[in-house]
This record gives sequence, structure tokens and C-alpha cells, in this order.
Amino acid sequence: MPTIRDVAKRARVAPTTVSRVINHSGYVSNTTRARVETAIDDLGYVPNRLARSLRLKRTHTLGLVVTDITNPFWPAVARGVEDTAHEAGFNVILCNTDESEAKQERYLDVLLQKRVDGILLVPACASAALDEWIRNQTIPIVLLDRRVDCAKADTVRGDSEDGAYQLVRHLISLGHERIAVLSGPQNVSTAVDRVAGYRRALAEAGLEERAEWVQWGRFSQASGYEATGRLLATSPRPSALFAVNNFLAIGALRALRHAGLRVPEEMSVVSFDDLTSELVIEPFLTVAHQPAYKMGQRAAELLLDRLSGDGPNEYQEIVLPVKLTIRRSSEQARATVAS
Amino acid sequence: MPTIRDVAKRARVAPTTVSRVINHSGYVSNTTRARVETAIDDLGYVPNRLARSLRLKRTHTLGLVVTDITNPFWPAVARGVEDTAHEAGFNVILCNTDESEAKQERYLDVLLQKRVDGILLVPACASAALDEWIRNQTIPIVLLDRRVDCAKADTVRGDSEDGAYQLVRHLISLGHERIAVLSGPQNVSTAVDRVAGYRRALAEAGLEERAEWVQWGRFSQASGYEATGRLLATSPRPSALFAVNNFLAIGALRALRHAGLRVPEEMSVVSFDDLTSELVIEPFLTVAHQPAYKMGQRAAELLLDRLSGDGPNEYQEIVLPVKLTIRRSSEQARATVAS
DNA sequence: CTGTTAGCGCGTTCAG
DNA sequence: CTGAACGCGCTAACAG
Repeated sequence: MPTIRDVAKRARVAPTTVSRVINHSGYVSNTTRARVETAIDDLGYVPNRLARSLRLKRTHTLGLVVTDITNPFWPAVARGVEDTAHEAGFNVILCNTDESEAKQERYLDVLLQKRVDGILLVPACASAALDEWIRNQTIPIVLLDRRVDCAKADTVRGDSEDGAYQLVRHLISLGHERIAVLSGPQNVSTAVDRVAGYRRALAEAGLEERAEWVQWGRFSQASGYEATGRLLATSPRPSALFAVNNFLAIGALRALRHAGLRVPEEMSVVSFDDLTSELVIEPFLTVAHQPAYKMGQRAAELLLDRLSGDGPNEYQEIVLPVKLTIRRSSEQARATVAS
Repeated sequence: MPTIRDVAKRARVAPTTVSRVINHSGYVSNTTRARVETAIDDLGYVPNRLARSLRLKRTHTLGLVVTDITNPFWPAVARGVEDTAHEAGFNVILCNTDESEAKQERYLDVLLQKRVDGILLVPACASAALDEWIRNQTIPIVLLDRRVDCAKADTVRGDSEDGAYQLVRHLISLGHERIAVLSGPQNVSTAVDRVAGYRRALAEAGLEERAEWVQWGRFSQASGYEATGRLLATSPRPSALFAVNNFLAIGALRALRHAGLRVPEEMSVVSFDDLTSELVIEPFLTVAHQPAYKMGQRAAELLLDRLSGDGPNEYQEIVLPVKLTIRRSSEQARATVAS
């Protein structure tokens, strides 16, 4: 693998000159530039970014840490990040934590060792340890999707509380009075905020909250399936389910199917974060839709602004609006509830 | 950001010693090791992998280049790669080409510049340029999913020809005689091989192939939608559709829905590569199922074997079997076809 | 417009 | 068991 010196020798110039040609920096006469360029081609020279980054103390690389690459929401976010990073000449290293704090810790460490210029992080959960870790970093961190209280970082997220509120209000407006919620872990802000929105809508309508109708769990299909089973065993049984994310919704729908309950005739279901409509043949679920791509985009922009130094000084929290999309899974409720 | 020297100074040892502690190499007395370790903690020292890799000429990093991260098939493959790479102490950089040769070229170049130890590549298409590029590389390349003829690389892929053959035989056994195929680009081996399997099944059954029933396109929903429109305009019209990948199938189902045709009553549909069943509430499509995770796993293993030098010398082509899963989308064909 | 010098942070000789 | 010296490949300063 040839080095910059090999190229220099072949072109009969100094390594510096080759460097100038590669990086379009400084003055190089056209004739020597041509000589250098042919030398590069002849040798098949590929600049070594490790050396370059070591020297410059900048890698032009961002780390993106997501919690579940198999959930189509995150690839959509990742594309938003990628596209904007790329336009600015940055590369992105994508890491998947599987919602595991241990994996998250490992990946963050690797990213630091690789000296990425900044990190976009979807925190597996909010913990004091993470908060302290963020505090100790010198490179900018942008939190994605989930709050971590008083962290020294910008945050870009959807309006979970409002989205949940809208969904539950929608159910209430259809006549539902027995609404249950399938949520995620209690130490994840999106799960908490969505339950908060749920509660606000209930309270506003003067509906009483029943503890057994608030199911905390994980953001997985299995968790949604199990929780739905528990909900069906309560009496009275809820007439509508609010799943706090798409995987929970899929699990719930499976469980309902398994129990022989029709949706929406016998149970209405609403959810956060559709499976991107591209993946669904016949859109069915009523959802609060978050702008995944845009979330990635804004987060990357924020990070790049910090890196170029022309970002604001205080840390920002950007809350993106969430859009309600009403579909069949919540239809016909009035009739059902009346029965 | 402290360096190995800062740690050394604080622990009153030489940088060499710190290095030995970090890498568990060579002998270090327990007392000095302890001193070094506390120094590391105190300073929050994070080893610089750029420098390390520059020195070692090894990055312990693999590049994984896929064609479409929004297709759930690839995240599944990626996890297979990640998991096995990680177990061997390797990191993975994930890149997304969007089926674009230009993007692919850029990413491959970046990976080389970052001096990854090996590359797993899903080639956007088979071209002489790519073949030559692979030939010129000194690091091992493993081709994933798609053949690139006579390339100097191992290949791990599913048995496209056989899967297609099985699917079409299945349709024929149900009584279908007018079967169309929605395929991808003509310069992508999976598209070609699946059409070949389709042809073999037709020929074996003595069915004539009609050119207008072989639709080449892209691996996208839009392409599936358009091609289905064209197929519905032929006369006679096909009674069954074979979509060569999942996105094409989704596009086809949408188009059929739009045209008011019921599946399977009025049109049977079969496809390659399900949306991973986790994403589907009610599995519906008859599919040839490829072991995505295992594909990633085997490919990573092969690459790691090459890197550790104990792989075989000749380049291998590993062809994973494909499993037929029959579901509702191809039911009741006999009745329909008879009409 | 071009070349010389020096050092980014680390690991590996080779001496003690 | 520990340390000193060297160089991985590159670029920024400073000459000329």
C-alpha cells in the first residue's frame, strides 16, 4: 500500500506537494499537479485517513448510536443523519445498542477511541451514569428521541406528550371510556411522556385512571403481546388500547388476533410511530406520526453547527411536532362501546 | 484529551509501560500496574485508536456496504455481521448505497481510506469496473447476496434460482398457467437468477414464456407498482405474480388493491424475502425465505477467517438454502384459474 | 510556487 | 520487569 512519499518520489516532488494536490490546499502549478496526479493513478494511491486524522485531530466522522436497528423507525432516522452529514463531508458510524446499557457503554467507548468529532445518541435509558458521562465529554453530543434530564447536550425529539394526548383524546371523542396503555421502560422519557399525555387526556375528560390499565414493559413485540394478555384479563376489560410504539402495537394486534378479538369492532388500537407506510400494504393503524427523517436531519445539523462553532451557546431542545393519522384501527368505536 | 504520556508521567513510568498495561502485553508488576490504572482513571484517559491503528497497520474494523437500509432484510443481515464481528473483537462500519453505483464508489473509497481490515459488500450491480476494483484490492472482500462473476472474492448468498423455481412450481401446482414475474435490474444477479428459476419452472411444465410477462425494473415499491400496472394491461392477463423481492411485492399488492383486484381470489402473489415476520401482524404472503441473519453471520465468519489467515486459499461461494413458506396470498388458485 | 523540518499518539524493537 | 529510541503516514509551519 503506497504512501504519500512513494507518490512524491515518483512525481519527483516533496510529500508536501502531494498533500497539497490531494487536499486542494495551497498553490501548485498545473504541470506539477498533473505529474502528481498521474503518479497517484499509477500507484493506486489511497490516502491514509488514520494518519491524516491523527495529525489534524479531526476525523470528519460522526457516531450515531440507535437502540434498535430492526425497528424501521431508526433506519429512517439514520438516513436523515447520513444525508446531512454527507453533504457536509462527514461520515457516519452507525451503532446498535439493542436497548442495552452495556452495549451502549461499549459503543460509546469505541467511538471515543476512534475519535469521532461528535455523537448522536439515542440513550438506552436515562441514568445518572449517562448524565455524568455526557458531562465529561469534550466533543459535542446530541441526544435523539429521548430526554436525559439536565444533560450537557442538545436534544432533538418528537413531542411525545402531545402525540399521546392527541391519540387518547381521539379515542375519547369516539366514546371510549376504558382506555389502556402499553408502555415501555419507566426510565425512558418517551415511555414516560406518552403515559403523561395519556393521563392528561383522561384527566381532562374526567375519566378515572386505573393502575392495571397502565402496563410498563419493553419496546418490543413480545412485551406488547404479554401486556395485552394481562389487559384482557382485567374486568372490566378496556375497549381501546394505546400502544406507545409500533412494536408494542404489533404485539398487541397479534395478541388480540390470538384471543379472537376483532379490531376495531371489539377493540380499538392506536399507536405511536407507524411502520413507515412504505412497509405496509394496507395502512390500518391510527398513529401519531413522528417525522423520523427530519429528526435525523435536524439532529445532524445541530451537531454540525456545534462543530463548526457557529451554533448557539446554550444547549437546545428541539421538539418536533407529531401528526395524528386516523385510520381504520380506531373506527366504529361508538357502536362497540355502547354495546 | 490526555495521551499515553500524560498517563505515564502521572504514574511515574514510561509510556511503554502504560501501553503494556492497556494491551495486557508483556510483563508488568502488580504494583506499577495498579499505579498506571489509577492514573488512567484519574485522567479519564481514552486510548487513541487512530494512532494505534496507524502503528499496527490494523484497524480491527470491517466495512459493511448494503444497498438499502430501509429494507428490513438488510438490518437483519447487518445484525448477523455485527454479532459475529463483535465477538471477534471487530467493529463494523455500516454504509448504505441506495443501489447507486456512485455512492458505492464513494463509500468503498472511504472505507479504504479508513483502512478497514476487510469489506462485506452487497454490490449495487455487477460491472466490469467493480470486478477490476475487487481484483486490485489487497484486503479481503466478501460479496453478499449478489454474484459478481469471476471476482476475486468469497461470496455468500441465498439460492435465488432454486427459491424462484420453488415459488413458481408452487403456483403451477395450484393450476396457474399465466404467471408473470416482477424483477429487478438486469445487471443484478439476484434478479437474473430468480428470473432463471422462473423460466426453468415454466419450461419444465411446458408453459410458454411471454416476454411481456417478464418485467425488469428496480427493487422498489414504486417499480413494483408500475410494473404491475403494465402487467394488468396485457391480454390475456396473468393469473399469478411472482415478485422477486419484498418491496416489489408490496408495490404489486398496492397496485392490485388500487385496481380493485382481490388477492388471492383474483390474482395470486408470491415473493422473495418476506418482510421479517416480526413486522407483519398477519403473515399473508407466500414467500421464499432467505436466512438473513445467517447470511450476515457466515459472511462475517468467512471474512474473519481470511483475516486470521486460516481460511481456505481458493475463493468460496457459499449458497444458503431458501425455504418456501406457503400462505394465503397464493391460496384458492385453482378455482380462480378455472374461471 | 515548492521543499525541509517537526510532531500528532502509539507500539515495538532492543537494552538494561 | 522497565525504559529510550524510532517510525507508522500525514500536514502545518517556515523557509526559500
